Amino acid sequence: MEYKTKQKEKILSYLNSKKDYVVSANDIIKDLGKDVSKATIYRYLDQLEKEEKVKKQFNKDTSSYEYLICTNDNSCLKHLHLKCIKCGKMIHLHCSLADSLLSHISKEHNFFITPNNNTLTGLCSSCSLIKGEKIC
Amino acid sequence: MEYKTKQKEKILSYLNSKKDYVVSANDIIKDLGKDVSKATIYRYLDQLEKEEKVKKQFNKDTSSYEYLICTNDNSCLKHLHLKCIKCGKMIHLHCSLADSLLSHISKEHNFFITPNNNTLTGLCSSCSLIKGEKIC
DNA sequence: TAAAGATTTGAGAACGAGTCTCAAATTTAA
DNA sequence: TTAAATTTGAGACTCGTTCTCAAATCTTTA
Repeated sequence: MEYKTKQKEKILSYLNSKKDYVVSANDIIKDLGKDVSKATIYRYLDQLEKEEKVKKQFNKDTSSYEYLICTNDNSCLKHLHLKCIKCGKMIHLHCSLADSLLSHISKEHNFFITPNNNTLTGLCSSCSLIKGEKIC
Repeated sequence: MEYKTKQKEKILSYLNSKKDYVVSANDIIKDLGKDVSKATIYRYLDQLEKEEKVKKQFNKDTSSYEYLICTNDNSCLKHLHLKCIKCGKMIHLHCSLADSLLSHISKEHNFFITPNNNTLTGLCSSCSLIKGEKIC
């Protein structure tokens, strides 16, 4: 049976306050470290990931994991994501063309993508602008 | 100016002998460690990645990076990849539907995917079979 | 082919994200 | 309120990767 604690609540509401943006364990430690220990933060993040309440992915630039609170409907496990390498924004790719690519790949390429954990990276619309002009 | 050395040649030919399969730094250390130091292996792998001769990606299961020698034409920078989480095989996704998804995402979703570094993971055709039956 | 300058190598120390340990603290049910 | 169950935190620890710098190797020049 799971017990409620102040620490877990703080971590969860922190994640909720950053909805749509990835955060690292260090971000959380930096902001909650006075109240919650490192061990608890890592422990609870792992638990949330197992419960599929949080998406965990590795960021090459920082060489560490980053976390995103999932939408309530759990559909995060079924669609692809786009992550902006500049601002960290995560976009849930609700897109029929993407969905049909997934089924095409399994049917025609005989490869079975597990959508969970699959995130494509690039630049979001705001970050692809430099002084008002597209760089892409 | 870059100097040729025995160590670099050994690392390169090792990578070439594993074409189509990802290898970790530890794989290389295990097999070449008698002849080439850890420092040189990591150093040269990073250099190869910068020169875009090698693709470097993080493997969550082993918590370490893995490397794949790129095809000569450098088209690895332009297409997506599929990686089997079971056998490590990498597949270059030459697929017009995938290409059109990339352009669709940039045009309709205003998101600019950088194909390099973007690998979707799942099970390849052989690994999705258990005793002759598909598990997907 | 020798000498000088440029680059690379290797041993091992150092780094840092993440994990582990276990006694103390907190939560819950009775 | 008590006892059992669970969670927490300080700090030691792990291990992949990076760093350091003197010694070794490579390349060019004479």
